[in-house]
Amino acid sequence: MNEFNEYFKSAFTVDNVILGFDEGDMKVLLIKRGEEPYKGKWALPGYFVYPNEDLDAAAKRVLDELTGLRNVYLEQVKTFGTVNRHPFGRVITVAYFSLIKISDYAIQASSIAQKAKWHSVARVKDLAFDHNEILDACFNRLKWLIRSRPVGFELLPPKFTLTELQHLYEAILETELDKRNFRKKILSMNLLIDLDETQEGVAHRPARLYQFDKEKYEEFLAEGFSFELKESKKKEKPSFKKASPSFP
Amino acid sequence: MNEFNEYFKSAFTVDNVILGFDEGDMKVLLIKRGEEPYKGKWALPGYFVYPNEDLDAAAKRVLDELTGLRNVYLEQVKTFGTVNRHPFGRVITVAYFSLIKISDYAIQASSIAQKAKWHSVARVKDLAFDHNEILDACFNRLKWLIRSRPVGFELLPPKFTLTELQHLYEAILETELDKRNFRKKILSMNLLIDLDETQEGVAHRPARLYQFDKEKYEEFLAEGFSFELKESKKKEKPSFKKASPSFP
DNA sequence: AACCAGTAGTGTATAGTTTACACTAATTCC
DNA sequence: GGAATTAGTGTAAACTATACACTACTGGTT
Repeated sequence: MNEFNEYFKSAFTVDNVILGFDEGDMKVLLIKRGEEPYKGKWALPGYFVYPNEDLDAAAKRVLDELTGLRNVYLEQVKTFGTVNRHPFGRVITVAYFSLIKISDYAIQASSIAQKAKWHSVARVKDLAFDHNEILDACFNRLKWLIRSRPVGFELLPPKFTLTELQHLYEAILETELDKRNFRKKILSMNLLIDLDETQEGVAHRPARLYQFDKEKYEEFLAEGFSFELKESKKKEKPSFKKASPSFP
Repeated sequence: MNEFNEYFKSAFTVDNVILGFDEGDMKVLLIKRGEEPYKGKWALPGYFVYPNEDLDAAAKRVLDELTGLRNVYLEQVKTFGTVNRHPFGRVITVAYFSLIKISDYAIQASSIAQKAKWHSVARVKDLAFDHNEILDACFNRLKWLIRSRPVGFELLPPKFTLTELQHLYEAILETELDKRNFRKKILSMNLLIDLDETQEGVAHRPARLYQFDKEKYEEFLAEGFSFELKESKKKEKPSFKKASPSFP
C-alpha cells in the first residue's frame, strides 16, 4: 500500500457531547482548554482515537475518564471533517453524544476532569474549534430521539415524579407541554412503574414517584415501537391552518 | 504537535451508497474490485479523502466520477472505523448515500466507471470489506427519510404517475400500501403538479402524469413539516391490539 | 363492433388519536 | 385554620387513519 502513504497523514478524534439534566435545564459537560490551540476556551471533551481502538471504544474511554461512568447511553451522531477545522493539521472528528444522570456523576481525579464543568446548553457559546456546530448537531439529534423513544430515563434519577419527567421533556424540546395530555400519553405507554411512594419534605401536595420499567422498555425497543409528542398549542399563532401533515 | 505524530498514521475514505429506482426495485451502484484486497468482489464506490478536501466534497467527487451527476441528494449517514475493517491499515470511512434518477445516469468513460453495475438492493450479498453493513445502514436511513420527507422525486423521472410513485414507496418501505389512502395522503400535501397529460402507448387506461412542485417543496422543508405513512394492514396478524404508540 | 384484459381512478363510514381546557386534593408553613 | 403551592384528574370536539370495491378508460383480439 506504499502508493497510498500520502493519505495516511491525517488524525482522527472523537468528541463527546455529554448531556445531563439538572435544575430544570439541559446541561453539557465542557472542558476548559489548558493548551493551544484555543487555550482558555471551553471545548467538548475529546481525544485522538488510538491506533488499535474502535471508534465506539474511544468515545467510551473519553466518557469514562471524565465521569467514571460506563454503560450509559452513547450514540454516534455525525463526523466533522472540514479541511481547516483544526489549526495544527487535518483532523477529522467523530461526534458522539451520551446521556447521563447528573446524580451519578462524581468529578474524577484525572487532571483533565478537574477542568470539566457543566454548562447550560442554551447558554453555551463561543466554544473552541467547530464545537458549537457539533453541540448543535448532537442536541438536535436528542430532540429527535426524545420524540420517538423513551430515552428520558437515562437522564433522571431512579425515582422521579411525572412533573420532573415533563420538565425534562420541555427542556429538551424547548417548548411547553399540556400536563394532562402529557400524563395520558406517558402512562398509556405502560413503561412506568408506580412505586406507591410519594415525595417527602415538600411544601405542597407531594407527588407520586415512578420508576422506568426496563423490561417493558426492552420489549418496546425490540418491537420497534415509536411515539410522537406534540407541543401544546396554547398561545400559538392563531388559526394556523394545519396543512395535512403527511406525505409520501 | 510533534507529540501527536503517532496519531497521524491513519487514512480516511468516503464510501457512497448510490441508490436508484428501476423496474419497480431499489438499485445500488457497485464496483467490481480489480485489485487486492477483495479482488473480484463487489464493493461500494469510494476513495481516500484528499488532504485538502472536505468530506462532503470527497463524496461528491466519487459520485461525479462515477455517474457524471452533480446537485443530487447526498447525505452523510455514519462513520465506520473498526480497527481491522481494512486489511492494509487503519482506515476509517465515512458513509454517504445519494439518490439519483437512473434515467439521468449514463456510464462514464473512466476506468472505474466501466466496472460499475446496478444491483438490486434486496439481493446484494457478500460485498467487500464491511460494505454490507454500510449498505444496510444507508438503506435504513432512506427508509426513515422517506417516511418523513418527500424525497421520492429524487429517484423518479420528471414526469411520473401516482402508481409509479406508490411502487417506489413500496420498494423502499418493503411493504404494501393502500392505493386510495396513499393517493389521498400524497395529494393532500399539495406537492404535486397535475400536468393534465396522460401516459401514451400503454395497453390499458392511461394514467395521469404528475411533476413535483419544487417551490412548495422548499416551503415544506423551510417550515419543518413532516408526515407519516403507514402500511396497509391487509393480511396482517389479525387483531394485533395496537398498544398506544406514543411515549415521552 | 363487441368483447376482453389490464390498470386508473374514486368515496365513505368507523375507529382511533390529539387537542383544549379548569377545577379539586394534599401537603407545609405561618 | 387559612394561605400558598404543586399534584392530580376527565371529557367533548376536531382531526387523522384505516378498511374496503366498484366503475372508467385504453389497446388488443376476434
